[in-house]
Parts: sequence; structure tokens; C-alpha cells
Amino acid sequence: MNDVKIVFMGTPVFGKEILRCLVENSYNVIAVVSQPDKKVGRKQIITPCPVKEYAVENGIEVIQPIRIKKDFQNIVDLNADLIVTCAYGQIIPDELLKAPRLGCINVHASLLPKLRGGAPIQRSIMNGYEKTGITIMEMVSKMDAGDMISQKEIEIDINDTYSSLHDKLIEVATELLIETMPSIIAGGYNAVKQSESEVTYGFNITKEEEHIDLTKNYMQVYNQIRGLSDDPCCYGIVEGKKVKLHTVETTDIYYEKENGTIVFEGKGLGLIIDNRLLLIDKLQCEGRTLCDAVDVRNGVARNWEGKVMC
RNA sequence: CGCGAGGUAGAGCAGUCUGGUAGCUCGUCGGGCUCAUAACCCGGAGGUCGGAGGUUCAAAUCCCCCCCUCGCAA
Repeated sequence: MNDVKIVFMGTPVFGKEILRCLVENSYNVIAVVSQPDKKVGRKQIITPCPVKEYAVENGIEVIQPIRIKKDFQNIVDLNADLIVTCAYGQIIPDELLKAPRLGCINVHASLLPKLRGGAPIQRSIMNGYEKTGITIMEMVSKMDAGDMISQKEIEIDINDTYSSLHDKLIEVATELLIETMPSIIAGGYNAVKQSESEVTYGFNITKEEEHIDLTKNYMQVYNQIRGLSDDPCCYGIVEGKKVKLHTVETTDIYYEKENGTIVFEGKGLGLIIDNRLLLIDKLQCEGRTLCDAVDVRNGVARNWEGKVMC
């Protein structure tokens, strides 16, 4: 398999693990394409993305076009046999898609045609799905619309969060990739068209969607919170300050109270949605560190009993 | 030099404006009550108040510098 020259394109941790999978299984990754280094955090420190970091550690050439739409010729010139992408972050121009002999494939974290787009993992939880998975497909100019080569399902546990599901899907993705790569290289697979009538989208999460939506029902709110945990996290406003809800659990305890009312439950904190108690385990108040609900109640939230989150 | 909040006992916080005995809730340890308890009562231990310098009779508190954390913005 060393004779097949592969270019990998990806950016975040998910992509890094796919790249690692290729490298550790002795595939010949001749170069990596990533988003440009970005200024990160309050101090605006320029930080390389995880994929670049891994590539550099392993002595693989890294290319970081600012706008790949125009700036792709140097990638074509690598004369790769196959391009593997996973969470790269830019639309890849048709000329580049056509360049490799074996084409371009993408590892996508949903059961296509469901949840095309950039945030399939979060959306699968926020939409209340009971299963999701990984799809490996051919790339076409329309995002995530190519014919499907292979697919693997996974159940979403009621306690899964974005980060726990993210980690599980990495496992599934690497397994599926190992299974699928030989047939891609050999060219002997049957690609399946996506059923256009079943297409749904899972676009990136907007700022507004991180704000707790109290017009939704109990389970929808629960799904919103766990679908966004631990990052970027769902938040509500209490006494004018942002409160991030990191970890919550459902209960069968009922109260007749206004939506969003905060109650003292046991030694910790609870939130009333649809007259039903949502137990808060970990949260973070603006300007403060992440901590257990018990601690927050002992300090910042001493007088929160009966206050309403909005 | 982007804007803002914060660093006080093992944890989470109040006190700082208006300088003058180091406080609260939880935890912990000991005792009591109880069939029993994460409940309740009594008692104890535990802090160079992020660090250096300055003002002052006196600094957690005022002034200056540095370090670290978090929210926003990107």
C-alpha cells in the first residue's frame, strides 16, 4: 500500500485521529492540508491545529492555503493518487477533486444522507436521534452529497454528550476507514447514491443556538445541553450573568413552577423545565471556574432559590 | 498593548468602595441526639488573603509592577 500516495486534509482533533489511523496503518501520507494557524484565546496566541501538530511531529509536509478555492495548484502538483478528507473546513474546488487518480473521499460523522454539514455530531444529539454513525463517501462539489462507499452505525446513549459521542465516533471512524481503504485503493466497491428525499442538514452551531431555549420541551432542552457539552456549552442567563450548563441529568421529580426556575435540590441545584426537574451536576458561572453544583450553591448561587434562568 | 470579571482555610464564596480582632456555606475531625441517616445540635482543626515593591502608627482593603484563571470578542 506504500505505493499509493495519499494527501490528507483535515483540521481538528477528529481529523487528527483519522490522519493518525492512516499513518499508523502504514499508508503513505505524502502531505497534509490544514486550515491556517489561528490566533487563539484571550492572548491571541497563534496556534497550529491538531492535524498540523500531528503532521509536524511525524515529519509530514503541511500545506495551509488561506483560500483553497483559488490556491490549490500546489496540491494538485503533489500528484497524489488519493485524497482523504475529514473535517477540513473549506470547500474543495472541483479542479482539485478531479485531480487524484483514485479520487477524493471524505469521512463524515453521520449516517448520510442525514446531517450533511459541519456539525453532525452535535446535531445528532440535539435532534434527539437514537443512532448515528460514520459514512465514508466519494466527494462531489456539493457538500457531503457524494455516493456512499461504506457506513457504520452506532447507538447514541441517553447519557452521551457531544464530547463522549465525538470520542466514540472516532473509534468507529478509524475502524471503518481501515475496513474501507483496501477497496478504495483496489477500486472494487459499489458506491450507493444518497436518497435525496431523506437529506437533512447539520450546519455549524450558531451563537444563538448555544443559548438555552426554554420554549422547547424537557427532553429537547436536555438534548440541547448535552449536545453542546463540554464545548462550546449551552448557557442561560441568571441575574444578568452567563451560566454555562456543563453536565445535567434528567429526573422524575415534578414541581409546579415557571420554566427556567432554579431550585435547591438535595445539596445541589436543579432547573425546572415543563414542571419537571433537570438536575445540574456541573456548571460554570461567568468569570469563574467550572465546578460542581454543590460548590456553586455554597457560594455564588446562595440566593438563587426561585430565581429564573432565561 | 482588544473589552470585562476574578485569585481570601481542602472546595465554593463574602469582606476591598468607607484601611483598624479573618468571616459564611460545604467538607473534614471529635462529641451529642436518633432504630437510623446524606438530617439535626455542640465543639475543634485548618489561611504567609496569588507574588514583589510602595504609602501608613496600621494594608485582604489604597498606589505601582508581575504571574495565573475565567467570560466576551476574534
